[in-house]
Amino acid sequence: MERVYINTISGHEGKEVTLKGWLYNIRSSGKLIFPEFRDGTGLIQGVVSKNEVDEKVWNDFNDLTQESSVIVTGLVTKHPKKEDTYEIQVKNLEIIQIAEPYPITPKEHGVDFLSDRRHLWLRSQRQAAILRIRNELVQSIREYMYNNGFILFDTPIFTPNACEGTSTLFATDYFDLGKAYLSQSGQLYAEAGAIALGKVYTFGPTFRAENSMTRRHITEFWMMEPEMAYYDIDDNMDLIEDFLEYVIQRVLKNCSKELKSIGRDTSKLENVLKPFPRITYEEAVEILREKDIPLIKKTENGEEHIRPFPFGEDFGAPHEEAIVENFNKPVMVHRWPAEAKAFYMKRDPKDPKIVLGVDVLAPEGFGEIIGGSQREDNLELLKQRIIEHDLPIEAFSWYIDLRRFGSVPHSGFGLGLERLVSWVCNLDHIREAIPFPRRPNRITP
RNA sequence: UCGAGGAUAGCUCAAUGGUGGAGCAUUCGGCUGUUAACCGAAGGGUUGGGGGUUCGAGUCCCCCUCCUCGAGCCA
Repeated sequence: MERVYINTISGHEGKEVTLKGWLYNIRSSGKLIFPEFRDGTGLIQGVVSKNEVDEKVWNDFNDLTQESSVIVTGLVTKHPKKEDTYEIQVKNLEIIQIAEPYPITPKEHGVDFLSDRRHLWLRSQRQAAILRIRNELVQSIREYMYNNGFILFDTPIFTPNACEGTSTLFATDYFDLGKAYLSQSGQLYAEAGAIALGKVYTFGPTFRAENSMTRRHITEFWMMEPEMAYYDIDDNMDLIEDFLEYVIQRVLKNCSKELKSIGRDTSKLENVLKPFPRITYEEAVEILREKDIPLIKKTENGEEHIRPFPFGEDFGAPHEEAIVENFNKPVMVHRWPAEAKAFYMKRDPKDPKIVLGVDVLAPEGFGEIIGGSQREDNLELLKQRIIEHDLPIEAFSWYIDLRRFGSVPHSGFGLGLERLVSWVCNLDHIREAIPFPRRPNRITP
């Protein structure tokens, strides 16, 4: 008997096949049982008729519990009521294991209950669909990079110091060498790679020990960071645009079934085509002033609302939202005030208070999915910035070397994978975008 | 870290300071086209922990623990 997967079942109509999987749900009606099977590729309903199977098979079905592992054999037929749906007329059943009472029922559950059982929650159709979409996104990112001449350049996870110095780092003991920190970005190393290989990208886990308890943050997440020699900020934005269009259009094409099953309105994603709006920070501030969105500052006795929005301040969630709602595509906000950004960003030659950085804000309130910049390539200016930011200059000696030996203009950006997944899937919370999320208050399972 | 809300059956939630309930899940019974199937029955509780007010506390007050949402930080 041929073993088939549920997602290819339509090609086996009228044939007897074997499915290896699990019991997803079961309903019965007197002398008929409707078991629903899953096998990791999809769901299919079985039909068991008491008059047409051995008594043992009938009795075995009555013993089955949710998530019991089973191998079933039967005839593939069209569903009598539903279009494009198939059923299996069960003839035989082999029980691999009777599952203990399964905690996740077809009814509603709270997020904490499900998170405690993440290892089981992953079996639900919605979670499985999200992870298939994640897989497609990762694959398309890698293919875009490969097809466009980027070299995969893996950067270390144990690092001796902070990349930007601002974010909190996870510390570990590293033999006799003192503390090592888990990487919060591969960028500085990728810059060395870009000078060596032209165009590179790093794609790996990153760690931020920030106590951020929002729907957009996890402490361990995957980041893809391309870095390109002889790219200025505008080349960088051209790349971001081309890259995002490719990835989104491809996931729409290859994951239409999964996107539909999680109820994603794909019309908003279909719109993600070049060109994307590019606005300067200054223009973004104009939008905020027109909409009368204030800067909210915390003071000793509550908060202070400052309007009009002052030039030079960084944006918070309400500001990003107000800017994004003017457009129906990702928005690239570029040329930021220097004090709001990292030390390695190159200053705008036209205005030393401005850096050549770019943030990409996703539509529908998903916030910053990409942050990038042209890097400071001048030896003296870079040293000066490191000192200004109060960073230990010895630790950056190898990084500074890149400006001593054949320095060139170069740029890059960082893409947060889980934020991309959240946006594509329209998730309420980033915790569903990764198999086992790590948050400040959760490290299990 | 700050602000707001919450913790009651295995799960999701009700309960005016006065005998703690329902749906689902589980067990048993019924039903030949069910779709979070349906119908009937049964079992299931130290109301997160500690203290206080009261004749009487799931309910009011204080402390603690944990969770959720929002803010900040960022991808």
